[in-house]
Amino acid sequence: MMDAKKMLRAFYDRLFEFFGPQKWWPARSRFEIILGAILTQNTSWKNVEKAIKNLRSAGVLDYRGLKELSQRRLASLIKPAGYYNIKAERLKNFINFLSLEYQGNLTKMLKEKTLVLRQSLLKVKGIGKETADSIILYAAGKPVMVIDAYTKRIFSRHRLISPDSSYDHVQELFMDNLPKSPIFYNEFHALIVRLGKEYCVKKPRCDACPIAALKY
DNA sequence: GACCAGGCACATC
DNA sequence: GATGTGCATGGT
Repeated sequence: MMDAKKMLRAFYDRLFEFFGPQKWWPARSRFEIILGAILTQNTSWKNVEKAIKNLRSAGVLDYRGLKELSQRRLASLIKPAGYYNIKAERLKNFINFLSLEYQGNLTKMLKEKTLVLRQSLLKVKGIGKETADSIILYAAGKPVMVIDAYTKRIFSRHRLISPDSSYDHVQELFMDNLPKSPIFYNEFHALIVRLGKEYCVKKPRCDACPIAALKY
């Protein structure tokens, strides 16, 4: 096998060539990106869209709106996204964190140094590594690679990582071998999700997969 | 009706 | 540190 740098580069180039730029994250504001990151935990994006739409219709798609909203009412609005009781609690946990640490000022929060922000977010109950990294990359625009189920599935099927590799291990593979650019990580992760959704689901379509014939 | 989807916390070993 | 379980809706 080629070295990791060339392999990852070939992978990325092929995906970009095939799918083109993805223009991520699909949201209208940085605040909405964060809500989406929590709501999409182990959940299809289609269902998250319905939940976001409900929040928008209710006029609570901002810090103030969610802060005023009762957890009970919040849970009923996000029902389509599944796990609605737990997710309502997680959203409230984040709102409380933003309130206590940054007086509700999102811009202030996102200006933190990457590692400081990551450590802080990981202390919020309901925000794990992937959600924290999604917020840091897509809302704050800082260079962190997001590792999700698609990333692990695709790269383990190609025998480039072990199926039970840890989050940290896979993240290091990417970040130690690619330019530390938020624009690049943004596009790569979005392309991986696109490939995962369309070709590398649990019943894969390897015959038509754009990287099936890729040499690396 | 089974299976799956852009995780996470918690219990247990 | 690794492994197992609950959380829940909507689409295939």
